Amino acid sequence: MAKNEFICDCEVIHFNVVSKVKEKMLSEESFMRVTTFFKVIGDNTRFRILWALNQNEMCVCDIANLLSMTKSAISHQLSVLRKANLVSFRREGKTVYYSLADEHVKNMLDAGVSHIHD
Amino acid sequence: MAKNEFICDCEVIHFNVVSKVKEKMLSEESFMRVTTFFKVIGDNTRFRILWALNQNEMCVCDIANLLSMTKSAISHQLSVLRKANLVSFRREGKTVYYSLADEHVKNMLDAGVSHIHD
DNA sequence: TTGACATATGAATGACCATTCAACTATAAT
DNA sequence: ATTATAGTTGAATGGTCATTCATATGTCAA
Repeated sequence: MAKNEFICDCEVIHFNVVSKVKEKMLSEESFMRVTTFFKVIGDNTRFRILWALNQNEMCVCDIANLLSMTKSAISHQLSVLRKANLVSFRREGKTVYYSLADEHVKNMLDAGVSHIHD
Repeated sequence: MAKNEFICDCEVIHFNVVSKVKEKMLSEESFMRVTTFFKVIGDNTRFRILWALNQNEMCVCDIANLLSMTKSAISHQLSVLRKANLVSFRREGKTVYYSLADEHVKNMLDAGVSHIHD
């Protein structure tokens, strides 16, 4: 790796540190996937939906009532959660029941909450 | 709790479920704090900064070079990370060295990365 | 005390995105 | 078939925020 590989508005101060760290960086795709994941659960409405679903399977109307929001707003956010594979759902007649996709999601919610309770 | 406590554009379908879940919801402040935390680490630039600092303490110039960004952009994001207590720093002459605030932050980064590697 | 460099910061800009609104599909009951 | 309710979805809007630009501060060397 040549020094001029670094392009920004200043000189590298600690070349060996930057070189070493650069090797430990992940692929841009990995960074995108992980930050997208955190971004999805980093929205107040979406987090509360997930938190609610962690307590019990719920339909769209129930979630809307719980959070005092419109069905449309909830449905839009559920679609974001679906695309991120954080929720699963089943239809029963007119009603669609949503639940958490897996334990992994639940663990992340809990980890976040325990983080702020230090 | 009365049924008309729920105000939205539809009827509650499963009253007991909503009631039960409502009791398990956290305070609005708790939700704000946890979602703010996830939002902070859910930005690509900030996550990459944290990931780099997890490998080694670094100064602003080094981070700017590593990520091919301006010192100003990095400094702004470091200020966000400082306010969120995710990084600590020490000054040595003209140079300011940043590092991860604690193990807890590191664990969360790792948890996120292992989540996407399923 | 002047210059050089590392970093910080305020204001402006542009992109992204949560919610709203309106229209739509799906299912069931009469 | 018609009506009613649950849910979805596309477009528009308004607010948030990452980056840029210009400027300021802090530290050191000459």
